[in-house]
Amino acid sequence: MSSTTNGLNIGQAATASGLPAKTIRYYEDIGLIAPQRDSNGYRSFSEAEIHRLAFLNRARGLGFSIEDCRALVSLYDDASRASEDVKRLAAEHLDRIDARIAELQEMRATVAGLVESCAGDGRPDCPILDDLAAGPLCRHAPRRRN
Amino acid sequence: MSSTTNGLNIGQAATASGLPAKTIRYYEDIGLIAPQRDSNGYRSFSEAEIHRLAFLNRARGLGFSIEDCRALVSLYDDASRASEDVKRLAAEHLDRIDARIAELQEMRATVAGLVESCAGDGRPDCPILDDLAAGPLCRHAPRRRN
DNA sequence: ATGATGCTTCCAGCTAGTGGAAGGTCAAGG
DNA sequence: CCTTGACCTTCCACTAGCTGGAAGCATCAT
Repeated sequence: MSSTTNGLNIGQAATASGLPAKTIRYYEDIGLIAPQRDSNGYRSFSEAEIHRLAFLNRARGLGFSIEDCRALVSLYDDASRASEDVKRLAAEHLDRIDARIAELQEMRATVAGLVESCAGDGRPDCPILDDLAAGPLCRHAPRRRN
Repeated sequence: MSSTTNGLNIGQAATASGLPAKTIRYYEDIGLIAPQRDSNGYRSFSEAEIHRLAFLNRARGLGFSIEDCRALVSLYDDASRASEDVKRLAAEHLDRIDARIAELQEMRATVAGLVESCAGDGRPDCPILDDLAAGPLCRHAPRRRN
Protein backbone atom coordinates (compact mmCIF):
# COMPACT_ATOMS: atom_id res chain seq x y z
CA MET A 1 0.00 0.00 0.00
CA SER A 2 0.89 3.59 -0.54
CA SER A 3 1.32 6.54 1.84
CA THR A 4 -2.06 7.33 3.45
CA THR A 5 -3.56 4.04 4.61
CA ASN A 6 -6.73 4.36 6.64
CA GLY A 7 -9.39 3.82 3.94
CA LEU A 8 -10.40 0.85 1.84
CA ASN A 9 -9.65 0.57 -1.84
CA ILE A 10 -12.40 0.00 -4.35
CA GLY A 11 -12.22 -3.79 -4.28
CA GLN A 12 -12.62 -3.86 -0.51
CA ALA A 13 -15.36 -1.26 -0.73
CA ALA A 14 -17.13 -3.48 -3.23
CA THR A 15 -16.93 -6.50 -0.94
CA ALA A 16 -17.99 -4.48 2.09
CA SER A 17 -20.89 -2.67 0.46
CA GLY A 18 -22.16 -5.41 -1.83
CA LEU A 19 -21.88 -3.23 -4.92
CA PRO A 20 -19.63 -4.14 -7.88
CA ALA A 21 -16.54 -1.94 -8.27
CA LYS A 22 -17.79 -0.81 -11.68
CA THR A 23 -21.00 0.43 -10.13
CA ILE A 24 -19.12 2.31 -7.41
CA ARG A 25 -17.06 4.10 -10.05
CA TYR A 26 -20.26 4.90 -11.88
CA TYR A 27 -21.80 6.31 -8.70
CA GLU A 28 -18.77 8.53 -8.28
CA ASP A 29 -19.15 9.64 -11.90
CA ILE A 30 -22.71 10.77 -11.34
CA GLY A 31 -21.87 12.40 -8.03
CA LEU A 32 -23.49 10.02 -5.54
CA ILE A 33 -20.19 9.62 -3.69
CA ALA A 34 -16.84 11.39 -3.65
CA PRO A 35 -14.05 9.30 -2.13
CA GLN A 36 -10.55 10.59 -1.39
CA ARG A 37 -7.59 9.47 -3.46
CA ASP A 38 -4.38 7.94 -2.18
CA SER A 39 -1.07 9.24 -3.49
CA ASN A 40 -1.08 6.45 -6.09
CA GLY A 41 -4.41 7.59 -7.48
CA TYR A 42 -6.41 4.75 -5.93
CA ARG A 43 -9.76 5.63 -4.41
CA SER A 44 -9.85 5.46 -0.61
CA PHE A 45 -13.21 4.84 1.08
CA SER A 46 -13.89 5.81 4.69
CA GLU A 47 -16.24 3.86 6.94
CA ALA A 48 -18.90 6.50 6.38
CA GLU A 49 -18.56 6.09 2.63
CA ILE A 50 -18.86 2.32 2.85
CA HIS A 51 -22.03 2.95 4.79
CA ARG A 52 -23.27 5.30 2.14
CA LEU A 53 -22.61 2.71 -0.55
CA ALA A 54 -24.50 0.07 1.39
CA PHE A 55 -27.33 2.55 1.80
CA LEU A 56 -27.42 3.08 -1.94
CA ASN A 57 -27.32 -0.66 -2.57
CA ARG A 58 -30.28 -1.18 -0.28
CA ALA A 59 -32.27 1.71 -1.76
CA ARG A 60 -31.63 0.53 -5.32
CA GLY A 61 -32.59 -2.98 -4.24
CA LEU A 62 -35.95 -1.60 -3.16
CA GLY A 63 -36.39 -0.13 -6.62
CA PHE A 64 -35.72 3.52 -5.90
CA SER A 65 -34.41 5.35 -8.95
CA ILE A 66 -30.97 6.93 -8.96
CA GLU A 67 -32.59 10.34 -8.61
CA ASP A 68 -34.61 9.09 -5.64
CA CYS A 69 -31.37 7.76 -4.19
CA ARG A 70 -29.74 11.12 -4.64
CA ALA A 71 -32.57 12.71 -2.70
CA LEU A 72 -32.52 9.97 -0.06
CA VAL A 73 -28.80 10.25 0.71
CA SER A 74 -29.16 13.99 0.78
CA LEU A 75 -31.91 13.64 3.39
CA TYR A 76 -29.82 11.05 5.22
CA ASP A 77 -26.96 13.55 5.40
CA ASP A 78 -29.23 16.36 6.58
CA ALA A 79 -29.69 16.19 10.35
CA SER A 80 -32.43 18.83 10.16
CA ARG A 81 -34.58 16.94 7.65
CA ALA A 82 -38.32 16.40 8.09
CA SER A 83 -39.35 12.73 8.02
CA GLU A 84 -42.33 13.97 6.02
CA ASP A 85 -40.06 14.46 3.00
CA VAL A 86 -38.65 10.96 3.27
CA LYS A 87 -42.09 9.46 3.66
CA ARG A 88 -43.44 11.31 0.63
CA LEU A 89 -40.62 9.97 -1.52
CA ALA A 90 -41.23 6.43 -0.36
CA ALA A 91 -45.00 6.74 -0.75
CA GLU A 92 -44.64 7.96 -4.32
CA HIS A 93 -42.32 5.08 -5.03
CA LEU A 94 -44.88 2.71 -3.56
CA ASP A 95 -47.52 4.12 -5.91
CA ARG A 96 -45.27 3.53 -8.90
CA ILE A 97 -44.63 -0.04 -7.78
CA ASP A 98 -48.36 -0.63 -7.42
CA ALA A 99 -49.04 0.82 -10.86
CA ARG A 100 -46.39 -1.37 -12.39
CA ILE A 101 -47.70 -4.48 -10.65
CA ALA A 102 -51.21 -3.76 -11.89
CA GLU A 103 -49.92 -3.35 -15.42
CA LEU A 104 -47.97 -6.58 -15.27
CA GLN A 105 -50.93 -8.44 -13.82
CA GLU A 106 -53.06 -7.32 -16.71
CA MET A 107 -50.44 -8.53 -19.18
CA ARG A 108 -50.12 -11.73 -17.22
CA ALA A 109 -53.84 -12.44 -17.42
CA THR A 110 -53.92 -11.94 -21.18
CA VAL A 111 -50.75 -13.89 -21.91
CA ALA A 112 -51.80 -16.72 -19.59
CA GLY A 113 -55.11 -16.96 -21.45
CA LEU A 114 -53.33 -17.14 -24.77
CA VAL A 115 -50.88 -19.79 -23.61
CA GLU A 116 -53.72 -21.89 -22.31
CA SER A 117 -55.67 -21.63 -25.53
CA CYS A 118 -52.85 -22.87 -27.74
CA ALA A 119 -52.54 -26.57 -28.51
CA GLY A 120 -48.76 -26.32 -28.74
CA ASP A 121 -48.37 -29.18 -31.17
CA GLY A 122 -46.83 -29.53 -34.62
CA ARG A 123 -49.71 -27.91 -36.48
CA PRO A 124 -49.59 -24.29 -37.62
CA ASP A 125 -52.96 -23.18 -36.21
CA CYS A 126 -52.31 -20.91 -33.28
CA PRO A 127 -54.76 -18.80 -31.27
CA ILE A 128 -51.84 -16.77 -29.93
CA LEU A 129 -50.89 -15.51 -33.38
CA ASP A 130 -54.56 -15.09 -34.22
CA ASP A 131 -55.03 -12.86 -31.21
CA LEU A 132 -51.94 -10.79 -31.94
CA ALA A 133 -53.03 -10.37 -35.56
CA ALA A 134 -56.60 -9.47 -34.69
CA GLY A 135 -55.86 -7.47 -31.57
CA PRO A 136 -57.24 -3.94 -31.21
CA LEU A 137 -55.41 -1.54 -33.50
CA CYS A 138 -55.80 1.20 -30.95
CA ARG A 139 -53.72 1.89 -27.90
CA HIS A 140 -50.56 3.59 -27.96
CA ALA A 141 -49.66 4.01 -24.37
CA PRO A 142 -45.89 4.57 -24.36
CA ARG A 143 -44.04 1.47 -23.14
CA ARG A 144 -42.75 1.30 -19.60
CA ARG A 145 -39.46 2.84 -18.69
CA ASN A 146 -39.59 0.43 -15.76
CA MET B 1 -49.47 12.35 -53.96
CA SER B 2 -46.74 11.10 -56.19
CA SER B 3 -46.61 8.41 -58.89
CA THR B 4 -47.36 5.02 -57.27
CA THR B 5 -50.35 5.52 -55.02
CA ASN B 6 -51.80 2.38 -53.53
CA GLY B 7 -50.07 2.38 -50.11
CA LEU B 8 -50.35 4.59 -47.06
CA ASN B 9 -47.66 7.03 -46.01
CA ILE B 10 -46.12 6.89 -42.59
CA GLY B 11 -48.60 9.24 -40.95
CA GLN B 12 -51.53 7.18 -42.14
CA ALA B 13 -49.75 3.99 -41.14
CA ALA B 14 -49.24 5.47 -37.69
CA THR B 15 -52.93 6.29 -37.34
CA ALA B 16 -53.99 2.92 -38.68
CA SER B 17 -51.60 0.81 -36.62
CA GLY B 18 -51.59 2.80 -33.41
CA LEU B 19 -47.81 3.18 -33.44
CA PRO B 20 -46.06 6.58 -33.55
CA ALA B 21 -44.36 7.37 -36.87
CA LYS B 22 -41.01 7.56 -35.07
CA THR B 23 -41.44 4.04 -33.80
CA ILE B 24 -42.34 2.76 -37.25
CA ARG B 25 -39.14 4.26 -38.65
CA TYR B 26 -37.24 2.66 -35.81
CA TYR B 27 -38.82 -0.72 -36.57
CA GLU B 28 -37.70 -0.37 -40.17
CA ASP B 29 -34.21 0.49 -38.94
CA ILE B 30 -33.96 -2.72 -36.94
CA GLY B 31 -35.48 -4.79 -39.70
CA LEU B 32 -38.92 -5.57 -38.30
CA ILE B 33 -40.59 -4.17 -41.40
CA ALA B 34 -39.46 -3.17 -44.90
CA PRO B 35 -41.93 -0.89 -46.66
CA GLN B 36 -41.66 0.17 -50.32
CA ARG B 37 -40.74 3.71 -51.24
CA ASP B 38 -42.68 6.02 -53.53
CA SER B 39 -40.78 7.94 -56.20
CA ASN B 40 -40.51 10.90 -53.81
CA GLY B 41 -38.78 8.76 -51.20
CA TYR B 42 -41.81 8.52 -48.91
CA ARG B 43 -42.46 5.13 -47.34
CA SER B 44 -45.51 3.33 -48.71
CA PHE B 45 -47.23 0.76 -46.49
CA SER B 46 -49.43 -2.01 -47.89
CA GLU B 47 -52.42 -3.41 -46.03
CA ALA B 48 -50.32 -6.42 -45.00
CA GLU B 49 -47.68 -4.12 -43.54
CA ILE B 50 -50.24 -2.12 -41.59
CA HIS B 51 -51.40 -5.42 -40.21
CA ARG B 52 -47.86 -6.34 -39.30
CA LEU B 53 -47.42 -3.03 -37.49
CA ALA B 54 -50.60 -3.56 -35.52
CA PHE B 55 -49.39 -7.06 -34.68
CA LEU B 56 -46.15 -5.60 -33.36
CA ASN B 57 -48.03 -2.97 -31.39
CA ARG B 58 -50.16 -5.62 -29.75
CA ALA B 59 -47.21 -7.91 -29.00
CA ARG B 60 -45.20 -5.04 -27.49
CA GLY B 61 -48.26 -4.05 -25.50
CA LEU B 62 -48.25 -7.53 -23.96
CA GLY B 63 -44.66 -6.99 -22.94
CA PHE B 64 -42.89 -9.15 -25.51
CA SER B 65 -39.36 -7.94 -26.18
CA ILE B 66 -38.32 -6.72 -29.62
CA GLU B 67 -36.45 -9.99 -30.15
CA ASP B 68 -39.56 -11.94 -29.17
CA CYS B 69 -41.50 -9.82 -31.63
CA ARG B 70 -39.00 -10.60 -34.34
CA ALA B 71 -39.52 -14.31 -33.69
CA LEU B 72 -43.30 -13.90 -33.47
CA VAL B 73 -43.68 -12.10 -36.80
CA SER B 74 -41.37 -14.63 -38.36
CA LEU B 75 -43.63 -17.43 -37.11
CA TYR B 76 -46.65 -15.44 -38.22
CA ASP B 77 -45.19 -15.25 -41.73
CA ASP B 78 -44.34 -18.93 -41.79
CA ALA B 79 -47.37 -20.96 -42.88
CA SER B 80 -45.60 -24.18 -41.95
CA ARG B 81 -44.86 -23.19 -38.35
CA ALA B 82 -45.58 -25.42 -35.36
CA SER B 83 -47.84 -23.81 -32.76
CA GLU B 84 -45.55 -25.45 -30.23
CA ASP B 85 -42.89 -22.85 -31.02
CA VAL B 86 -45.29 -19.98 -30.53
CA LYS B 87 -46.56 -21.42 -27.29
CA ARG B 88 -43.07 -21.90 -25.91
CA LEU B 89 -42.23 -18.27 -26.59
CA ALA B 90 -45.38 -17.09 -24.88
CA ALA B 91 -44.92 -19.45 -21.93
CA GLU B 92 -41.37 -18.22 -21.37
CA HIS B 93 -42.61 -14.67 -21.49
CA LEU B 94 -45.28 -15.57 -18.95
CA ASP B 95 -42.60 -16.94 -16.64
CA ARG B 96 -40.63 -13.73 -16.89
CA ILE B 97 -43.74 -11.71 -16.11
CA ASP B 98 -44.43 -13.87 -13.07
CA ALA B 99 -40.86 -13.52 -11.87
CA ARG B 100 -41.04 -9.76 -12.25
CA ILE B 101 -44.35 -9.57 -10.43
CA ALA B 102 -42.97 -11.60 -7.55
CA GLU B 103 -39.96 -9.34 -7.33
CA LEU B 104 -42.10 -6.22 -7.33
CA GLN B 105 -44.42 -7.65 -4.71
CA GLU B 106 -41.50 -8.28 -2.43
CA MET B 107 -40.32 -4.70 -2.89
CA ARG B 108 -43.85 -3.51 -2.36
CA ALA B 109 -44.17 -5.32 0.95
CA THR B 110 -40.94 -3.86 2.26
CA VAL B 111 -41.57 -0.33 1.06
CA ALA B 112 -45.17 -0.40 2.31
CA GLY B 113 -43.91 -1.47 5.74
CA LEU B 114 -41.43 1.40 5.78
CA VAL B 115 -43.97 3.98 4.71
CA GLU B 116 -46.33 2.81 7.42
CA SER B 117 -43.66 2.99 10.09
CA CYS B 118 -42.72 6.59 9.38
CA ALA B 119 -44.46 9.40 11.25
CA GLY B 120 -44.08 11.75 8.31
CA ASP B 121 -43.98 14.88 10.39
CA GLY B 122 -41.52 17.73 10.75
CA ARG B 123 -39.07 15.82 12.95
CA PRO B 124 -35.89 14.27 11.56
CA ASP B 125 -36.33 10.78 13.09
CA CYS B 126 -37.16 8.42 10.26
CA PRO B 127 -37.41 4.62 10.32
CA ILE B 128 -37.15 4.58 6.53
CA LEU B 129 -33.68 6.10 6.57
CA ASP B 130 -32.79 3.91 9.54
CA ASP B 131 -33.73 0.82 7.59
CA LEU B 132 -31.82 1.87 4.50
CA ALA B 133 -28.77 2.66 6.59
CA ALA B 134 -28.90 -0.56 8.57
CA GLY B 135 -30.08 -2.81 5.77
CA PRO B 136 -28.14 -5.97 4.97
CA LEU B 137 -24.83 -5.16 3.30
CA CYS B 138 -25.07 -8.31 1.26
CA ARG B 139 -27.06 -8.87 -1.91
CA HIS B 140 -25.94 -7.86 -5.17
CA ALA B 141 -28.47 -9.29 -7.53
CA PRO B 142 -28.10 -7.28 -10.74
CA ARG B 143 -30.94 -4.79 -11.15
CA ARG B 144 -33.78 -5.49 -13.53
CA ARG B 145 -33.41 -4.75 -17.20
CA ASN B 146 -37.16 -4.43 -17.20
C1' DA C 1 12.89 -10.02 -13.04
C1' DT C 2 8.51 -11.62 -13.88
C1' DG C 3 3.87 -12.78 -13.74
C1' DA C 4 -0.61 -12.27 -11.61
C1' DT C 5 -3.71 -9.36 -9.68
C1' DG C 6 -5.80 -4.94 -8.96
C1' DC C 7 -6.13 -0.33 -9.80
C1' DT C 8 -6.79 3.72 -13.28
C1' DT C 9 -9.16 5.89 -17.45
C1' DC C 10 -11.98 5.97 -21.41
C1' DC C 11 -15.03 4.16 -25.03
C1' DA C 12 -18.77 1.25 -26.58
C1' DG C 13 -23.01 -1.06 -26.01
C1' DC C 14 -27.38 -2.76 -23.93
C1' DT C 15 -33.50 -1.68 -24.42
C1' DA C 16 -36.73 0.58 -26.96
C1' DG C 17 -37.50 4.20 -28.38
C1' DT C 18 -38.04 9.89 -28.20
C1' DG C 19 -36.78 14.74 -29.42
C1' DG C 20 -35.04 17.89 -32.45
C1' DA C 21 -32.52 20.08 -36.37
C1' DA C 22 -31.90 20.68 -41.35
C1' DG C 23 -33.90 20.07 -45.53
C1' DG C 24 -37.20 18.11 -49.43
C1' DT C 25 -42.44 17.77 -50.98
C1' DC C 26 -47.07 18.62 -51.51
C1' DA C 27 -51.67 20.96 -51.73
C1' DA C 28 -54.05 25.21 -51.03
C1' DG C 29 -54.62 30.25 -50.83
C1' DG C 30 -53.54 34.99 -52.32
C1' DC D 1 -46.07 32.52 -59.17
C1' DC D 2 -45.04 32.49 -54.49
C1' DT D 3 -45.67 31.51 -49.95
C1' DT D 4 -47.36 29.09 -45.97
C1' DG D 5 -48.05 25.07 -43.34
C1' DA D 6 -48.19 20.34 -42.83
C1' DC D 7 -46.17 16.61 -44.19
C1' DC D 8 -42.10 13.70 -45.22
C1' DT D 9 -36.84 12.54 -45.21
C1' DT D 10 -32.23 11.68 -42.69
C1' DC D 11 -29.16 11.94 -38.94
C1' DC D 12 -27.53 12.75 -34.27
C1' DA D 13 -28.15 12.98 -29.41
C1' DC D 14 -30.40 11.57 -25.25
C1' DT D 15 -32.87 8.67 -21.78
C1' DA D 16 -31.51 4.66 -17.11
C1' DG D 17 -28.26 2.17 -14.99
C1' DC D 18 -25.12 0.02 -15.53
C1' DT D 19 -21.61 -3.66 -17.87
C1' DG D 20 -17.66 -5.21 -20.77
C1' DG D 21 -13.37 -4.52 -22.54
C1' DA D 22 -8.93 -2.30 -23.91
C1' DA D 23 -4.65 0.10 -22.66
C1' DG D 24 -1.72 1.33 -19.14
C1' DC D 25 0.27 1.88 -14.09
C1' DA D 26 0.86 -0.23 -9.18
C1' DT D 27 1.66 -3.75 -6.07
C1' DC D 28 2.97 -8.10 -4.37
C1' DA D 29 4.81 -12.89 -4.32
C1' DT D 30 8.13 -15.72 -6.24
